[in-house]
Amino acid sequence: MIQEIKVDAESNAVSIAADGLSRGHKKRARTQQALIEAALRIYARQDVGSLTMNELAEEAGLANGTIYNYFRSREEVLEAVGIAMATRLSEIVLVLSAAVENGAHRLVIGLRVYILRAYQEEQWARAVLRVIQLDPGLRGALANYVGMDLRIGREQGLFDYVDEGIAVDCVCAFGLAAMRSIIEGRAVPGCDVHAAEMVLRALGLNAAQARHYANLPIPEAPPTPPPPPARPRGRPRKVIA
Amino acid sequence: MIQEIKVDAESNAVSIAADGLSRGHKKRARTQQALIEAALRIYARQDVGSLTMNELAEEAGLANGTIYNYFRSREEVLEAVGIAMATRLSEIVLVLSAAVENGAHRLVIGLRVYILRAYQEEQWARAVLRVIQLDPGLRGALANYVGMDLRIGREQGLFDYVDEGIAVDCVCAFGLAAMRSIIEGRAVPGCDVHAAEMVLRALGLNAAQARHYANLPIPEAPPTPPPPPARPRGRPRKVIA
Amino acid sequence: MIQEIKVDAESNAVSIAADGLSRGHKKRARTQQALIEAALRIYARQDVGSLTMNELAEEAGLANGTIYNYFRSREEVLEAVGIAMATRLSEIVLVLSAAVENGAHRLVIGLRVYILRAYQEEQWARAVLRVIQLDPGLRGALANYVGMDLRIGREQGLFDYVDEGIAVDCVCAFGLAAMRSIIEGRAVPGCDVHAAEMVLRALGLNAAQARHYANLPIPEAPPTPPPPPARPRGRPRKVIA
Amino acid sequence: MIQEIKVDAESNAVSIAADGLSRGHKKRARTQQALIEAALRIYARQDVGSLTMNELAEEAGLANGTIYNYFRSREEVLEAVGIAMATRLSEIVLVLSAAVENGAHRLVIGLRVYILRAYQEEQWARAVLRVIQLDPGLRGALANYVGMDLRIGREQGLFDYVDEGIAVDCVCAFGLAAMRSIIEGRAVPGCDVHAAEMVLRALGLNAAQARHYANLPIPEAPPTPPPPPARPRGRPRKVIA
DNA sequence: TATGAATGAGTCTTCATTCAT
DNA sequence: TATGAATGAAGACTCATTCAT
Repeated sequence: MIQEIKVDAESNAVSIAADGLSRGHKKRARTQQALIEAALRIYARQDVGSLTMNELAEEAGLANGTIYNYFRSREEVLEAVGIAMATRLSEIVLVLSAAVENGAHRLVIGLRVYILRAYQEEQWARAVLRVIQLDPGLRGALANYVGMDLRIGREQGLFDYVDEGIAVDCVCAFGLAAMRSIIEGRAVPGCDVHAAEMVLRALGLNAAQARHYANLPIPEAPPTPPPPPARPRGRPRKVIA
Repeated sequence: MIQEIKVDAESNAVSIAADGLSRGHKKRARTQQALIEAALRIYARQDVGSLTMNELAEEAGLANGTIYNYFRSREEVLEAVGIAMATRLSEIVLVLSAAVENGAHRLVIGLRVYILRAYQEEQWARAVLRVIQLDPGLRGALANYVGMDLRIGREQGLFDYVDEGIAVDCVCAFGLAAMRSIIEGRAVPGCDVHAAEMVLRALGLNAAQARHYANLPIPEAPPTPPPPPARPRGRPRKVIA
Repeated sequence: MIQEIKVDAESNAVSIAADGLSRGHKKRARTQQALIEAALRIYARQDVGSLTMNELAEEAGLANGTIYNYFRSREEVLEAVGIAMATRLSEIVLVLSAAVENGAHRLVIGLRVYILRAYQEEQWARAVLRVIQLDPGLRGALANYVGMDLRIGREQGLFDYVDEGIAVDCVCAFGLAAMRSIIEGRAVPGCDVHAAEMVLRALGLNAAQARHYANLPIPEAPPTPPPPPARPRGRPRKVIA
Repeated sequence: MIQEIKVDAESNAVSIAADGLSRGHKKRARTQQALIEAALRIYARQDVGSLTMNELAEEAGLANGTIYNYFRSREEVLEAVGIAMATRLSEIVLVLSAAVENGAHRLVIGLRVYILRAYQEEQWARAVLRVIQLDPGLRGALANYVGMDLRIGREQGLFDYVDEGIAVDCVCAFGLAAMRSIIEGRAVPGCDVHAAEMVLRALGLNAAQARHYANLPIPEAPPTPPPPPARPRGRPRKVIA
């Protein structure tokens, strides 16, 4: 129903598959991409349910009718946005922790990168928190990557948990809670480290180990072009939730 | 603006204050109560944002106009439901852990009672998960009780956390995640104990202590009449989100 | 459809005919009267079309259902109020100018009494201006009395007009315009005299005569009990028009 | 908020500014114009307060939702109609009396033109009488023009009035009353001349002067295409008040 | 393909009226 | 008769979707 979507790991941007297509098709892909980006910017400031097609059109700089050249319905837009977000979510961490072998370290990297990103891109974080509540697919994608790191750590004898499902929930819940506290301005500096430390302890590491891993430096990110500068086009809007 | 709402600790049901009122007033209280209950049933199966006044009226077996004899607007219905839920939420645990002094034990009771309740009253749990997203009051009430237990445990030398705010957020988020796993059928038996154990470890207890407290029996609840049997009146409805 | 209504010239109040009725019936008449008075107070502050039965009930200190023991419908309430107003309007002046023979003097008395009354009872004046726009019966009643004075003056050789209808319109329009200017705070002191002077000139009197009659003192009113003290019961309300 | 509205002095019709706009914009202007015309037709037969958006849509031959592409609210429709009317009102007389220097003559032209117009365009007259009650802007516009003529006449030593405010109010009210008498069928032929005569006398002219000016011929209007034939589309509707 | 005017089903809210107590 | 809860028809307004240009 929706065209294949893939993430460009370098540009850190989700883009519609456009390989081997003519110029016209590339433009088509670019416009569809612009619509998704616009939707993400809107999700960053409003309740998901309150996104309207007119808003989306204005944010994307298009006429409302144009959207229907790219998506058959509002439903389909939301679906596409969910997929885009899930893919992007995963890729961010995969890149950073690619060279790290230690499961605890990998987990800490993922956790802290997300949490810290909430400082830099509050808009993005808001969107994630909103969408993740009601898109099981997005939750599943996140759980997948967390589960992978958990299994690595367990096989290395680092983690001690009874049920992987609960453990995944624990990691995700702690991470999202930290992100939310940042967005809402309640967070103390270093909250990413604190959260990571608590997670490691919950997974069975002792206090010293947990502190050690939680404080390891985050590896240098590969040179990433700056994320699209969440440009606030149009007039400001009421934020509902 | 909204009439006083209180929880009957025995019946475990939220009820509008109706002491010493005439017959007419009792009827009024009963109808308002019916509206709140109907709203809770609806929240249990749909996104909160998608509740319509017509739905609510039908679910409560009333005409749409009648709602406006009790609430001035849709907004006010949501508010009232949030208050009712927050009150009920708090009371459940307050009653159970009233006699318990140990902070870790108190926390475990709270956590496990909520999680287990998701098994018994799936409808209620769904409503909690939905409403808590957008009612800061409800979130605040929950955080209050958790924070209280954390401080008790810390003064008793049981807990070791850096920042109370982030700790509270993480515990709440994890508890809610566990409830969600139950609703979605992903939970393993005993997940309440596992979750409690992980939380205690996250808060600084060693493995043995954590296991000990997590497995303590939950004190006997005072004899509670069974909650109103979340009867799914009317025909099933489309779940939007 | 509506019971006979008559004006008590002494009390200056409209009252439902209640002669020779039992106690119960007198109470009935009193309540109906209270409803009409309440409606008049409401008309004084709002557009006629926006009067609601609940408002009327509250203003009268009754329950909404009670109104239907006295009037069959909203329509009927409005009709009764129109009649009450028309009757009261006429009576005020009839009393004052009863002993005056000169047509110009009679006309001046009527005109100035109404205009001056707008100073003392702004509420009443607002109601008159609102109701007179859309109740032809009220307009007709007013025109009757004005026409009477015009004919008197003409037979005395005072007035010189071509068509009585236009002359009546002129008198009424000037009077109502003056009342409106008072209510809206645009009036200068003595505007009642100015208006009367212009009317007399329009009717054919020369400048000196017009000034003379316009400045005659208004005869002492018979001792009138103070009008019902436009008590602002309930909370203040938005004035629409 | 509302697009600029201007009067085409030749066609004597109010039209939305549409100079140099693309085809799409012209259509937009045409629809907005159609809505205002439809509103005027409705005002001609009903109380202003009782205009409903559904009625307006039907009268204009559009769907109800379409109205909201042109006006943000019912309120704004009324406002737009008021502006359109005020502009049209002023222009009619401005054109006719542009070349006349004498204040009394100017006033007579204005008064008589309005009154006579009530014969030709009963619909329009009804709308004026209804709208002028609740649109202070329209009242103000009318008062402005009358006041101008009064000042001209006074400086020429023609008029003798004490207070301009009350004089303006009286003239306007009388003019409107004359229009109403025509609509209601109470008017005698030549009532426009009679009314003008009375107004001039009220303003201080002696009988001979007043008669002279009131009977001056009204200057030839520039060739005006007949106004859109106030076609009463749809079925007649209940008049509420 | 892009546009944006038009559509109309659906939502919230008001309020005259009914009726059981 | 008085009460006020309940009713439901109607009105303002929103917004996803269609379609002529």
